[in-house]
Amino acid sequence: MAHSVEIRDLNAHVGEEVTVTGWVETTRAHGKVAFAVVRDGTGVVQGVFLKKELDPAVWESHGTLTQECTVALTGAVREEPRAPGGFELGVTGLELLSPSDEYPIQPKEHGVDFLLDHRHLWLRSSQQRAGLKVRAEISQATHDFFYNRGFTRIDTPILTGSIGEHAGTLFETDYFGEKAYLAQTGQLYVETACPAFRRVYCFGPTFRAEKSKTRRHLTEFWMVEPEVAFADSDDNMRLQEDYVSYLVERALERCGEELKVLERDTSKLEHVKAPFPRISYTDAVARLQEKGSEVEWGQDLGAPDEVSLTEDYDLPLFVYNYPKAAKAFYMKENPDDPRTVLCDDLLAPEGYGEIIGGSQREDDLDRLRERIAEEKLPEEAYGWYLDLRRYGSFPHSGFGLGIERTVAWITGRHHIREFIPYPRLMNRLNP
RNA sequence: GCCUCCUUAGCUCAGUCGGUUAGAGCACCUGACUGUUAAUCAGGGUGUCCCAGGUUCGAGUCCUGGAGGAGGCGCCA
Repeated sequence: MAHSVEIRDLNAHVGEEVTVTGWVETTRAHGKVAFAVVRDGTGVVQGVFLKKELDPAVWESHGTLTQECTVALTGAVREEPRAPGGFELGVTGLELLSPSDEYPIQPKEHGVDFLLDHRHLWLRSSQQRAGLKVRAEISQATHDFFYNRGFTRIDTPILTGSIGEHAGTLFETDYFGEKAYLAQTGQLYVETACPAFRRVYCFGPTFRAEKSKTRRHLTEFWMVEPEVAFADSDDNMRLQEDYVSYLVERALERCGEELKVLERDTSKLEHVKAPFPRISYTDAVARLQEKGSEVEWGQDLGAPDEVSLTEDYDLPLFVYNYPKAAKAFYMKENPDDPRTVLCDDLLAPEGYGEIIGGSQREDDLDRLRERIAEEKLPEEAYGWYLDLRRYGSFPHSGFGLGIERTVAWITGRHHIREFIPYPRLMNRLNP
């Protein structure tokens, strides 16, 4: 019995007879020679069946292989430039471990609805594997970046009794007779950990009951939310550009194969390095008006406005200090222009839109209470959040980065639904 | 919530002016072929034309209502 190896390690076994276990992607037969491409989760390898060299039972068994059946394939490893992956097996033995009949997903175009209905199988497809691999790398890079900068990871609750930013977009559930909500942000909790650890971040799923039907929205998405004590809005933007630059660098360094599978033009990523350009909201409105937009000072920028602004740059663009009315209650008023708050959005290039929203937080108790009242939010739900301003308040800043949007931009793909294993959309809860 | 479009074979789609028996490719099965890369060639059958009404001699096609889906806007990350 040949020894079992993983496909990614085949280069260390050239000339040996080995066994690979995995799933058959495709087969091709040509009379006296036949092929089977097997995926084992670490790579793909082609097995070559030669009629004149094989036990007739093994030769016949090639005909029983179907798409996605499970096999143990034994053969001699050799280098072969024509083979996908660069190596192939000269097959000597084949064991069918489990059959697979009428696999629904074919190597051709399918509709989105069909693919999402079969998401549990779609995950096996090469571009989906590549996209989720990049997501996993970005996720790991996030932990590495913040760990290396002395941040402490704080896991914030998903079930909460208090409201996040906007009462209208919460998923409500029953909690032993009380109302509970799925967290739409970890920020308020992560802020409370600042006096304990100074630099903290959370990274987990967040939930928004927004009836949004766009390529940029999920009802369940993963967000990275750092928070730093004694950091102002300017420090905050510097952290953001360092972090995003690091994510791009890691993807280029470690996901070259995946980006190739996804047909990403990586030349558009190679120069993405800090510092990123910055424009104030007020200047952005003036520029948009010059370009013919009908936006007026005080309105939030729409998606077409954001795209229009980023067209002038090949780097992510900060737009900072938005009008107070367009932003959340916890953002700190700008002392130089009280109509605005100390905040920033980071807009990704190539039309991908907002990947970060950040701000310096309001650290003055009375002003924060005023803002809660103005927004008609229930103050009693924020008691513990207000305590943070009662017991040793301090300037602090933070931001939230949407992982799926960031991965969609880095991979250059159209829709963020491909970058979470099981996307939750307005009208999709299964599988 | 608003705007636009779509729904025909397992999948992706075509179907003319409303016309008599509903079309293709892929998938699947059979055969040929010693280097394929979504192989190629020959043969094989598959339909609740999304649902319910209506108009008509006749509806996949036109009308009304409903359901499901896609793209965009708003909102946001």
